[in-house]
Amino acid sequence: MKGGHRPPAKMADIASMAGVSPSTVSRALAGSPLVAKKKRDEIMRLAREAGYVVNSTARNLRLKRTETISVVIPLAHEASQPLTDPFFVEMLGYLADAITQRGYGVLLQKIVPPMNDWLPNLVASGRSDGVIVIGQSTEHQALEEVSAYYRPLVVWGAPSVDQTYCTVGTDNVGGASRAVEHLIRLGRQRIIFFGDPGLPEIGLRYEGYLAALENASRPLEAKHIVPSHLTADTAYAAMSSLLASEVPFDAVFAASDLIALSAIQAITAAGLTVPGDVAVVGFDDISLAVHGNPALTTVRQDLERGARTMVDRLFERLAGEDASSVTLAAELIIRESCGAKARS
Amino acid sequence: MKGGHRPPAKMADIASMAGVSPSTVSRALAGSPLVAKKKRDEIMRLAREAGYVVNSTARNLRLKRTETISVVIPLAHEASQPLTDPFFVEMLGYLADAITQRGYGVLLQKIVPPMNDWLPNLVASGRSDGVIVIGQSTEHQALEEVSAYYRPLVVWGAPSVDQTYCTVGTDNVGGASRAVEHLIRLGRQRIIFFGDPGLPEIGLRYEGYLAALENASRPLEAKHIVPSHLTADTAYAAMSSLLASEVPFDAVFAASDLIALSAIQAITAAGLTVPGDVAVVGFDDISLAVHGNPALTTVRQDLERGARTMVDRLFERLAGEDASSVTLAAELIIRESCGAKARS
DNA sequence: ATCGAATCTGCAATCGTTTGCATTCAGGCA
DNA sequence: TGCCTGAATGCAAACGATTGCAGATTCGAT
Repeated sequence: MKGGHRPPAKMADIASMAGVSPSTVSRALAGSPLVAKKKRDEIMRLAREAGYVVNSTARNLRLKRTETISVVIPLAHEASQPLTDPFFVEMLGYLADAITQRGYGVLLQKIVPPMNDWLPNLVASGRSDGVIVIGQSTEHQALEEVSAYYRPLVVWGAPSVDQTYCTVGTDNVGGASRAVEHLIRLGRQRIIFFGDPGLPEIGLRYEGYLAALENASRPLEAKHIVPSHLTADTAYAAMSSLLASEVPFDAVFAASDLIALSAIQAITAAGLTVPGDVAVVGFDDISLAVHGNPALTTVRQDLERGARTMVDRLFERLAGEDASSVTLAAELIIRESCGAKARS
Repeated sequence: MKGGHRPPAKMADIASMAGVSPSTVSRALAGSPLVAKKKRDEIMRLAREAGYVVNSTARNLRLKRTETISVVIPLAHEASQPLTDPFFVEMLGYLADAITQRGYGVLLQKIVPPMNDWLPNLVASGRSDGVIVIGQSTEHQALEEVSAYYRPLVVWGAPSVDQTYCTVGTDNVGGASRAVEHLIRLGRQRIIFFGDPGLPEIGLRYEGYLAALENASRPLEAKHIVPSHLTADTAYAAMSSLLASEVPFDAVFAASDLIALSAIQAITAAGLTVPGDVAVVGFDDISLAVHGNPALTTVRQDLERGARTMVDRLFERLAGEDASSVTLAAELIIRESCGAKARS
C-alpha cells in the first residue's frame, strides 16, 4: 500500500508506471491544468499508492529555494549549555508554529558566540531561504554586516540607532518603567535592579527602571543594581550573596522571569517572604510565571504575537518588500509576588 | 572582504578567478591531495576572500545525503499548543547539541497526530538522513510500519513486546517503584497516582507504582488513580477537584514533574502544605524541579545521556549497523517535596 | 479533405556540485 | 630521442526534479 522500500521511488518510476514522461508527472502532481484531468488523477493515484514523495533536494536545487527558515539561537552566556532558557524555548515553539503554518521547515541553529563567520556562512550555504535570530546577544556587529546585503533576516531584540537590520521586540523601556512604578505605588522604598544592563534588551529595561525612579524622585543608589548573567543558577547565587550582604531592600525588579524565580527561591531560602518582605517583579511572562509559588508579577512579552510578527516580516522581505522594525507593547501582569508589604 | 553580494558566488566563479576548472576547485576545497598543495591553498584563499560557501542543496543532491536529522515532536495532547512542555524542550536542546557536534543540521518537526502519513512522507521527502522522534505518544502504529523499511529511525520512549523500531528510554518501572517505595518508607499511607496510564511510558510508571504498593502489601484503592493529560493546566484543575472531593491522601506520585509542580500549587492553594500534609514526587527531573518551591523530589531521567544515546544509535544505524533498543537507569533524587509528615 | 485552433505531451536544458575516466604534461631512464 | 610513469587537471555524466518550447493529437468548421 504505502510501500516505497529499497531505493525510494523517483519521478521517472512513476512516469513509466503511468506510461508518460516525467514532465507530465511533475505537472500532474503540481495540479497543473495543462495535463488532462483524467490523466492527472490517475497519476496522483499511482503516486500515492507507490508512496511517492518528490525529492525536495532536487526540487530545491531546480527552484532555487528551500522552503526552510533557519532559526538561530545565540547563547552568549550559558557557555555551551543546552538551550535551557524558557524564554528561548517558548519563542522557538511559537516560531515553529508560525513557520510550519506557512508550509516551511524549521532549521535549528545553536550558536555559541566565539564562532566567527557563522552568519555569512549560514546565509551563503543556501540551506534556508531566510533567517530569524532570537536575541541579538553580543552579535550586533555580525548582524549589521550581513544585513547590508542579505534581506530575509529578522532579529528578535531591541532596535538601536545605528542599526539597519530588522528587529521585532517588546517596548522594554515602557514595560520596565510600568513595573517599577507599580512597585513604587505599593510603597516599596528600595528597589533593586537585578540583571545585566550590558545586553541590549536588558539595557533598555534598566533605562525604564531609572526613568521610573527619577519620575518618582527616588534617588538611585548604586548598590541597588546587580549585574548578573541570565542563568537560573548564577541568579540564585547572586541573590543569596546580596541578601547576606545586608544591603537593605524591599523590592526586586528582575530583568527576566527566570532570574526572578531564582531570586524568589533565594529570598525564601533566606527565611524572608515574598511579597511580605520583598516584592518581586519579573519580565517576560514565561508560562512558568503563573505557576510560580507565589505566582509572579511580571511584564508580559506577547511572544506568540512577536513570533508571528517576525515571521510575517520575514516573508514580506522574502517577497522583496522592505519590512521595517517593530516594537510591541508590553503589559504589566499583576499576580501575587508583589502584593501587600508586611508591616514591620 | 567577506562580501558575496548579489547572486552568491558559485563554484564556477571561483574556478574562473583561479583559472582552473570547477572540478579542481571542488577537490581543492575538499582538501584532496589530488590537487597540488600550492594551488590548493591559493584556491582556498580565493574562496575565503570571496565569501564563497558551497551550495549545500546541490551538494546534497549529488551526494544523496543531507547531513540533516529530523527531530519530530508529536503533540498528542495539548492540541496545537506550541511546544511548552519543558521535557520536550530540554530533550530538544540536548539533541540539538549532540547532532550539531556531529556536524549535522537539525530540522524541527511538530506533529499534531490527526495528521496521517506524516512519517512515511517525512522519510520519503529526503529532507533528512535520519529521524528522531521524541516520545511515542499515540503513534506506535505509524512508527512500527515505517521502521519495517526505514532504518535510521530512533524513538524516545518505552520498548514494548511487539515492537521492531529502536527505542531509547528510561527504566520507567524501576524508577517509579523506587519513588513509591520511598514514600512508603516515609510512612505515607495513601498514595495517589497522578497521570494517565494510557500513554506508553506513563503506563510503565503506573506498573512500577503498583508493584511497589503490592510489595509493601498495600491495597490499591481505585480512587487513588487520576487519569489526566499531561498539561500543567489540566493537572492543576484535576488536583483541585481531587482535593475538593475529600478523597483522603497524604502523598502523590505524579507521572511527570510538570504535573507534579502543578499539583503542588493546587495543594498549596487549597491551604495544605507540601510536604507537611501531602508529599509529592515527580518524574523527569526537569531543570525546574530543583527550583520549585519546595524543591521537587523526583525520578531523574538523564536526558543528556539519553539524547546522546539516541544520536549515537541513529548514526550507527546510518552506518548500516543494527543498533537495538536501550533502557537507561533512573535515579531517585530526594529533595524537599516529600520530607517529614506533619503530625496530626 | 484541409486547415486552424485548442489541447495535451515530451524533449532537452537547467539548477550547482562531485567524481570516474581520459587527458596532459613533466621528468626519468634506457 | 623515445617511452613510460606518475602527478595534476579537465571533461562530461550524474543527482532528481521543473519548465520553455516545440511537436503531436484531436476536433470542429469550412
